[in-house]
Amino acid sequence: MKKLQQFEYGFGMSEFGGYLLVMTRGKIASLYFFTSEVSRDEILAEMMTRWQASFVYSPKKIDAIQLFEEGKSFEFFLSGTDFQRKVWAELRKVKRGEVVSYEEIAQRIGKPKAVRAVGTAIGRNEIAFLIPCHRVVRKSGGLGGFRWGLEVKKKMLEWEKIA
DNA sequence: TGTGGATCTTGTT
DNA sequence: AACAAGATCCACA
Repeated sequence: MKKLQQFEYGFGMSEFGGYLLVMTRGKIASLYFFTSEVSRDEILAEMMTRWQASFVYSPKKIDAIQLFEEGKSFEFFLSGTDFQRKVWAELRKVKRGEVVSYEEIAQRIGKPKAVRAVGTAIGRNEIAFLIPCHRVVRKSGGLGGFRWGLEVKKKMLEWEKIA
């Protein structure tokens, strides 16, 4: 009998819209955003299929965590392929106020031609904002895509004064 | 502005 | 093992 790891979750409100935060053993496992387009219950269901775990609703604990303050750092609970881990590690080097292209990330991990794959790997990032997937845009200047809706991506970038 | 090819990783069958 | 689907990019009409 294998015991399932316990995950705690709760909801919150931010500059960019409502969010779902998920933690396990003090580490952040997921941070999803919901909007008028995608409901709270939908992303909760999505999260629960993503992780093989047992879930406990812990609003107080989750509420107490200040996510967006400058200079905060958290530990992350990550699980993914080697390729994905490389992409996410590279993402974390992109600082607040900077933007890079998908191609740039591909080059930095030494796979200059895997641009498309980089895009999908970024999309699989579980921890929005803290692992700054919103700072990657199209080389052409277009916004590119965003798992939680382009509105949220736009708000994040504006908030960081990049426009 | 739109369409199609090149390219790579992943999940599914 | 084969295939389709991506948060891309480039060329060319």
